[in-house]
Amino acid sequence: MDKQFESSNFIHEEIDRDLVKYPGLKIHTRFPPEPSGFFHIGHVKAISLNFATAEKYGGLCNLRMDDTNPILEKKEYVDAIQRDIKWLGFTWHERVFYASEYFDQCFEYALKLIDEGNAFVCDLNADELREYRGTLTEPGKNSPYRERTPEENRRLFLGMKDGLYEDGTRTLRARIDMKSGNINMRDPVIYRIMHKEHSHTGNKWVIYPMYDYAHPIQDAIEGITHSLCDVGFEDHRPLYEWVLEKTGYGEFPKQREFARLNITHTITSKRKLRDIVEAGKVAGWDDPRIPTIAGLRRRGYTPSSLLAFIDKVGVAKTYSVVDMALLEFCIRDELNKSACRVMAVLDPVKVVITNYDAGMTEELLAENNPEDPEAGSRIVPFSRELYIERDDFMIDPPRKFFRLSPGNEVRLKNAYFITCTDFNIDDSGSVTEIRCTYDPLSKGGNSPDGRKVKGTLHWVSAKHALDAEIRLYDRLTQYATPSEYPENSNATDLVNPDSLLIINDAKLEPSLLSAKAGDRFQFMRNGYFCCDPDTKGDKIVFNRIVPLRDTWAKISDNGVKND
RNA sequence: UGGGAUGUAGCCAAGUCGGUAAGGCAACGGACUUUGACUCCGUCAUUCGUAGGUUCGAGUCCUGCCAUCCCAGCCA
Repeated sequence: MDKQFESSNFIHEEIDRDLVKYPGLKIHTRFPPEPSGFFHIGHVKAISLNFATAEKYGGLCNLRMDDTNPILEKKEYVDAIQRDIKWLGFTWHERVFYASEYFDQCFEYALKLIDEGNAFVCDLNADELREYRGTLTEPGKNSPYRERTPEENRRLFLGMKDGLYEDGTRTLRARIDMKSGNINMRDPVIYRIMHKEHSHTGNKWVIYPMYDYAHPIQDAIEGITHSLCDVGFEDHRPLYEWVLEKTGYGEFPKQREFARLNITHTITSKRKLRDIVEAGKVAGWDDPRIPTIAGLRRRGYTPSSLLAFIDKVGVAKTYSVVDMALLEFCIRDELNKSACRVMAVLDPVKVVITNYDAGMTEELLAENNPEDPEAGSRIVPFSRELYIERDDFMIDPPRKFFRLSPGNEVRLKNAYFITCTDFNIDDSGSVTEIRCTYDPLSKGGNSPDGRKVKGTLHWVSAKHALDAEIRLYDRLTQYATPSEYPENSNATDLVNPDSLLIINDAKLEPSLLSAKAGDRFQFMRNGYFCCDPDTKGDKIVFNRIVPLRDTWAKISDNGVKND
């Protein structure tokens, strides 16, 4: 973690100034998720910013379950949240806070607001409240209950607390300014009546504080110095500061806002993701196509690659959509250094080495990772019948194709030079078998006479091959950004129908027999793959994390085939 | 005639007191290569939303304009 998030940003710069002004100030942040859903990549940015900022300044970050609304929060999410943060590598030192633990103080402060004429009990119902609030361009009107005396307000508020009134019949409102251009300041509701059991406080309360009122108080009580949230709360800052002022707090905590994370070709809206999952368009909250932390984890992304990504994106206030290519770069960059290379043929076609002994098997040495000598080497069996990638053979190749074709010689990685002498096709014209001869002197992949070949292919010995299911994932949505979404589309329409392609008959080299769920490899010339938890007994399943960069695909797509 | 925020390359994003546009991704050339991968080298903003102004000098200061995003939950 120490290397992560070294880069500075406008928030760190402000903290640096705060530190000059208040030497010895203990920087204290907080991460306040509402336990009402699963985390996605957007949360990683908030988690990273809050925890890494505290770490950078030698302070602490409080994990705080923001449970002020009992109808939304569920206990099961509390565990998922902790698991995800831990997986990312951050620690809250076993200090888990709950917003609900401050309900007593929130209540006391509400009494103080009432006594000082800064809050009143309002009998308007929801519809009336909306009417009185005004619109974006017209000011609101004062509630007819706005001038109640502190004594009456206190009596009524105590009555609310004691459960004397029905849900929705009364609220406690801050007494600020109905004419404010900022709608959040038009006497916002700070307490509502909800006869609902709370997952943490049980039946102790029937009134619950609103986020805007409770949050600054929680921050203040915990000694938070910097309360970082997304720009959606920028308009709420005056209210945050109003609450702190009226309850008697000073310059800290201070709320600062940063832009939320958006990525091309995927969806980071909590609501849209839920729609997609509930409609069964993906297999669940951990489907490797969706950018939930659980999904990314199952896809094969590492915590460090996610954090590296967040760091490269930076922190600013501008609305932005980051190119998915950057996320892919981060995982490739990491796995290039750490993943062992293995050979796997995804779309197999048989090759017969006609001058190779039918009963013979050779054990060839293969380097595990050219980027890491420490990774050592392994044995790969070679025999007369092999599989290669269907794409690696063409009957009538274009000029720049330097893989296998009739009469052409290529190298089999770690094995021999082979030359195609013949091939068979079926009625539909597709190749059923390729026949080659090999050069026995080229064992290991070099010819003693020094002749060169332009192509090197990966391969798997047919009789030693492992059968496997491979899941090829592609972008969740074909639309790069929300601005490209079709008019009136719902979330389920956005899912790319080709986002998952399942291959049932892939052939793997036998060393992969020992692969366990979560293990990551580079399937040479194909991409990075992660062993899926569905792998059980003799069923082997791999997920493609990301393909390798493919320059040839670009060249051939540009029409070289017609040369 | 509401309020708030933001505009620097295809995408992110640095740009301190005004001193002559960092870095990353992508893209494009080339070298290397037993992965068409990796690595390496090179190219990629006469211009900072726009129009004026101040100044020897403006992305940075001033004024006007334009564009985009957010806000009318008893959600967070």
